[in-house]
Amino acid sequence: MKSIISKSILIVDDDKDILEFLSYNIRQEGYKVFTALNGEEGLSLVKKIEPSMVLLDVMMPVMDGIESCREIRLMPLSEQPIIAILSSRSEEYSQIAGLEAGADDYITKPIKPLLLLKKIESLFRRIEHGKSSAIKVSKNGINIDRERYKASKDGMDIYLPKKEFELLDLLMSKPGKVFNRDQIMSLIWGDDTIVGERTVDVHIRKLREKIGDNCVRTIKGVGYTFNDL
Amino acid sequence: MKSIISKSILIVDDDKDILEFLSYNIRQEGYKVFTALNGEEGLSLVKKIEPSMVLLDVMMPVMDGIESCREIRLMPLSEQPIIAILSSRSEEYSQIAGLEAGADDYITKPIKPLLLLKKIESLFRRIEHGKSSAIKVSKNGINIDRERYKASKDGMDIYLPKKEFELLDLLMSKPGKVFNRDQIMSLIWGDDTIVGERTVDVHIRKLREKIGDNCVRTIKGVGYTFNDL
DNA sequence: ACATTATCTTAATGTTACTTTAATCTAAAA
DNA sequence: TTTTAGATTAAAGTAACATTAAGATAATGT
Repeated sequence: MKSIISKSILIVDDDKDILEFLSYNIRQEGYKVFTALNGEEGLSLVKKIEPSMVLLDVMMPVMDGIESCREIRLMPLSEQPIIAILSSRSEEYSQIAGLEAGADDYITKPIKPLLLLKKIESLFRRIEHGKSSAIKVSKNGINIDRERYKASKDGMDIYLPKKEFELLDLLMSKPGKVFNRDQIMSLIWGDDTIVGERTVDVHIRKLREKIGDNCVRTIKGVGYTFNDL
Repeated sequence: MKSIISKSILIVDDDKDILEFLSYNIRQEGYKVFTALNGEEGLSLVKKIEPSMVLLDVMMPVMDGIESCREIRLMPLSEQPIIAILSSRSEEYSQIAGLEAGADDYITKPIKPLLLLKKIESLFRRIEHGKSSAIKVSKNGINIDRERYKASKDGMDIYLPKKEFELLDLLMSKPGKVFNRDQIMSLIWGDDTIVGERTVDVHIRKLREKIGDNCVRTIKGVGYTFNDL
């Protein structure tokens, strides 16, 4: 399963302690590790070594992580690296900003080594297969964050209740695909719980109320679909 | 209705009891059953036997169900199997993740034999019916997308009501073939619903209005056909 | 443990879009 | 010409969804 050629990871953070801590742990796993102390230094290293993955701290002097991420995405590399943003819980906003700047995922500080390594691994898998992350961005300005049960529209956070969130998540899992009532019921309520016919409608309505009417389209006699415009 | 050649189903689960329980029940129904104890073993079996359906448990050592599903979808098989994910209620999220990874459905544990068999059957029907790929292309610049209940003419999207869509879908299923009224009625309205003589005509007209007159040709005294030019 | 709030579900009613009917018109074949 | 099969149209019928409010349930805070 593991590739023979060890993948290279570039870590960019202005805190030397964190840098060393991360380097040590990641190197242990057999990855080739490079480090940089700020965004600019990071950029030139990316150009030089073309790493498979870049871990970018948000708060940095000279050039912050978001900006660096954006720059990297504009580089004419043979292959774009996987980018993960490092940020503390208090900087939640930066995560979405990061994603919009082209990051693949984010990692919250304080960083637990085991969790980090699992995340790195899963990121390599996920991205290699061109598949989704915990955070998803649609073309309607709507993103969802499964870890937080939260959606956001045009940068504004919307905290959705469980059922509404699951509904949105489901519809967004295949934008354009029409899900019929049975499928929705079966996927969100389960096969054994029996709820009335109108329950789905009501939840759709609540969703539309919050994320806007034009996001979910009704196909009469068939079901609902997420408008991918 | 049932095919002579029994369809093969591969079950992948790390719990031997569940494996046996499922095998027994499914085998009873006349399906050919294969089993694997983890994702990797499952993958190699898929490659070898090319089953019609794969039931994948989410929680498994070595390689979980979602990951396995993703891998299967990347395989260059002569025909992709139907994939259903098995998960317990507590792992709700994996269901949607599964869909994104390319699964067709999921089944919740604890598994009730009758429900399972009904689901397997309906899956075979659903997928087989909608098979020959969800997207079809004709030579008239018209394509239909069953997953989205949408047709398009020369790149322009046309959203058709249910009956009209089904009618178009039917005619396009064998371009050039002439369907007579009885066939159309029986295939789209069903044998039990009785509707008047002119109903089909009206729907044909609405269709022509939307996709253009030259697409559906009338064969007087016989029926209608899709013009394959 | 209680009160409070939020979320979920139901049910009754309103609305709309789709479906069907039926009456009339047109064109091709006998 | 007469007959037959289909085209056309508008209006009536119906099924499916939207909306609302209110009651049930679950989650949360005090």
